[in-house]
Amino acid sequence: MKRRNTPSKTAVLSALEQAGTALSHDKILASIGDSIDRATVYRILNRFCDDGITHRIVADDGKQYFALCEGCSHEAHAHNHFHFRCLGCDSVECLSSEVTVGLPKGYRAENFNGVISGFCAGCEA
Amino acid sequence: MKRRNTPSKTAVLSALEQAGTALSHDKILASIGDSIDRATVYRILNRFCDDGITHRIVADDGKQYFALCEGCSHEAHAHNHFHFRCLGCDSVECLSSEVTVGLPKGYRAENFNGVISGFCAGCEA
DNA sequence: CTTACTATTGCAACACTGTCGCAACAAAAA
DNA sequence: TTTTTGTTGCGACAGTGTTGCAATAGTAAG
Ligand SMILES: [Mn+2]
Ligand SMILES: [Mn+2]
Ligand SMILES: [Zn+2]
Ligand SMILES: [Zn+2]
Repeated sequence: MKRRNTPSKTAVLSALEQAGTALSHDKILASIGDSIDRATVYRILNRFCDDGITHRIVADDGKQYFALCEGCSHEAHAHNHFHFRCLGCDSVECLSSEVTVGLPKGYRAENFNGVISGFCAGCEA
Repeated sequence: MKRRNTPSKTAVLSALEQAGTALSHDKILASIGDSIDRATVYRILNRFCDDGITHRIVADDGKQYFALCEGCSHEAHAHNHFHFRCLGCDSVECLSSEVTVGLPKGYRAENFNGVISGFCAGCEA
């Protein structure tokens, strides 16, 4: 399935690059300006995840957030890091340190999803 | 706000005790048998969380799971542990080891939510 | 440039999860 | 038993994410 370049795809990618942090669907949609259909944004982001361009975070608000992959080789992705969701400014950012978790014998991990919510330095004041 | 004992409350609690693992709303509802209204189960579980009887896990399927608190004093709860969600048998269990995550300076954590999904020993075969 | 192929889009409809208001009900205390 | 008020059932609702389908528009071949 060969990918095509479209204005929608470019717009979503730009929004993510410009933000620098993880974004939810609605934030992306707001950033773009409603010129693109909701379902299209969902599909673009799912495609990005399939292609290893972004990784998906399911936060403790039940919503999905998307962050550009950085420092991931195309073959070996490492996403065993936590994310911080600020309850004040509603931002989600990747925390740098990678984590390893011991699993019971015979268990195989497929996906890591770590989110800590609280207040960032700016909102703590 | 004083709590009352009702058949519904008892039924939900029994379901959790009997399961031994974390349960989602629909699993609880199925376990009870649809005699109780959906909204009631939601409210009972929210009450349990408020009262420190259960803790809430938001898994990477976007759904909420509830597990009885064990080894938590009523004042000091420690829920900095991961949970494992099996993609095969759709069970969610608490992993024993508690985790500490370093946050950037000035950040304050309010909630920890760690989920690893994959395949448990039984479903790995 | 033109054509053919098909990935992508927009729209509507849908499934699902979780919440809330309100009147009726029932647990607990008086 | 009566009173109080926490709890329930029902319906409606908001939000998130997915999917089917016809129309559109990248892309590469001719
Ligand atoms: Mn990556
Ligand atoms: Mn606890
Ligand atoms: Zn903040
Ligand atoms: Zn399993």
